[in-house]
Amino acid sequence: MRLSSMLLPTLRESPADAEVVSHKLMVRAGLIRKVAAGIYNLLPLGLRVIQKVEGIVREEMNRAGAQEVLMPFVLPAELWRESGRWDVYGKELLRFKDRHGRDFCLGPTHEEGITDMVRGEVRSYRDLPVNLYQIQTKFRDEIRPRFGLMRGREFMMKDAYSFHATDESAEEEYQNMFDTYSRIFKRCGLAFCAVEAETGPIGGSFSHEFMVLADTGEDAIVNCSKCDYAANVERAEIKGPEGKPLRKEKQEPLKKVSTPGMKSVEEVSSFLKVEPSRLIKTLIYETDKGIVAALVRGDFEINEAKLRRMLAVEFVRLAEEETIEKITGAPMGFAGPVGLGIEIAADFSVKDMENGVTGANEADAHLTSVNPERDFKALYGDIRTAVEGDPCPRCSSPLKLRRGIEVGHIFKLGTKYSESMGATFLDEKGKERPMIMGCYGIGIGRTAAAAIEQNHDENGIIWPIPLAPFDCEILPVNVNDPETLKTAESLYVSLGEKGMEVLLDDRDERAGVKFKDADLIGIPVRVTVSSRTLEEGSVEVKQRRAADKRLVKVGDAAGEVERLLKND
RNA sequence: CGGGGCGUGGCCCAGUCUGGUAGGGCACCGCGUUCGGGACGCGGGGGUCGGAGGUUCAAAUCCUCUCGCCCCGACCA
Repeated sequence: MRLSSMLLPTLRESPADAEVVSHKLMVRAGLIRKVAAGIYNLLPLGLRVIQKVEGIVREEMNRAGAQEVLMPFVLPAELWRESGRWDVYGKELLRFKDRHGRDFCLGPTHEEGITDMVRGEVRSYRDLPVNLYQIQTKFRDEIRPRFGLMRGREFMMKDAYSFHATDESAEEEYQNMFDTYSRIFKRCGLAFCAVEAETGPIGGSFSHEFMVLADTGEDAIVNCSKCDYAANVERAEIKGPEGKPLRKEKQEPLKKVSTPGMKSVEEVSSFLKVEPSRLIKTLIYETDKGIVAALVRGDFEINEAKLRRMLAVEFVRLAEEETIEKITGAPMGFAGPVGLGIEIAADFSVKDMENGVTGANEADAHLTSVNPERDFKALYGDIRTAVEGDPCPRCSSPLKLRRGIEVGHIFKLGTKYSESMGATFLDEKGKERPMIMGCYGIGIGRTAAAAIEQNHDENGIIWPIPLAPFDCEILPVNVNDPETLKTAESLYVSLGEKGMEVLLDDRDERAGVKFKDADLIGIPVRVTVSSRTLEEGSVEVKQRRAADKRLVKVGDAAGEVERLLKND
């Protein structure tokens, strides 16, 4: 490709609305342009990168035995009503009506679509298992899109769905996808780790997220400092205390103190001059089985997913202000477990607390010297979010906290969709059973963005070779020098003949401009051609990620470039 | 949805407080010089100052409404 004829608008300055490096560089290097919040044009260079990611994903999925299909982007509401998600998916599902007034939505994920496809075609255990995938545009009307391609509303996703006759088969495929994903992200040149994860609104029984490690990541993950345990903080288990609680302090009598206007943990702890870890935070939740109170030590956070599991309910959400006032008899901010007439779920962290502080269920008052068991009864469980230093659930070594970008997510779904949508098959005995499903997603654009987060310097992008839009760039320093141009052109041909994707910067620009642009767009290998080195029959070869350049005879240049690309 | 901020030529921004007929840098076009790390000179094109309404002799600037974008939060009482 000749740069002179390419739409490659590079920018000297970062756009004002970009926050993270990958977003800034993607715009500056002419890969993307914003059309609306969370919605982007992919320019030629950007599309090439996306296609590289797609290529790797496609190859590995095919190798793993999955088959590519393509479902529509626009889906009828009936499918979503069947699965029950039309009502629960929320505003992220962009809904609209066609000219006849029928309800449709833009697909944010395709469990419904694929289940519908498969139930119509697959009848027998002999047709199972099957794994179908697509690489397609998705739309999720995110509350707050940000960071360029990292969290867009419209984005490219590879989503795969597998159908099985048995649990064992489903788990085998889960492992197969786990291995496939590991290969994909490794081939993309990314440092990543797989962590245990929450299943969220997709549902299902267990899942792993593939996280590219980066400080700018939106997700927090923990991993064990000793063993190989790793999990999303939302998921990470925290073991409860064993045996009888330790009693170190003398239990003081319950006391009511005045705390005018002090609602938050910070306010109460600084007002009463006690550590936040001595407070018991009381949150009132509504669930499908009624209203409950959830307790956690003041310096920890309630984890709603864990709470939902512990209570064995469909949903939990914080109660409205009105409900809180009705239940506690006090304005928001003064709830406490003592004398509260509802079910109380408490985190293990509360169990051993002594002489703690809670709201008094009365305006502007708190209770001190609150002691669990003596002053209130609760059910205990692990319902808080893990923090740095918590013990590993496997080996008890301290957990480390890190940040990551979720680029892939695999789920074992079970029969959630096949049951609600009637995707059944006949087993060997002629008995009708729901298919067991798994689903497996990769964010294509996000993977490209994550690659930049991990591979850049102050001058621009440093593409891992497998994702680079071109393998090599030829940079004739002065295209008005006939000898320089001639050599560049002949190298362009010979590198191309070796099967490399070559970018020739044949623009009549000053050298500095070309060098700056070359660094910005980050092609892995650069060949600089100039009259200066041609005098001795050489050109200069440089890797984008390395500082050193070397002079190579013109005749050896193509081989040298090939060698660098292979050995990197 | 709540809080904050920003909308001025393709991009980055000044001008707004204190109203007086729109400006710089980059990019773009022409000519010349220059030519291995974002050159220089001269000349040039391009702006409903996000939109609507209002105040005023006069509005980018003040007032009202509205749209868009960005950041923080949106569950921790």
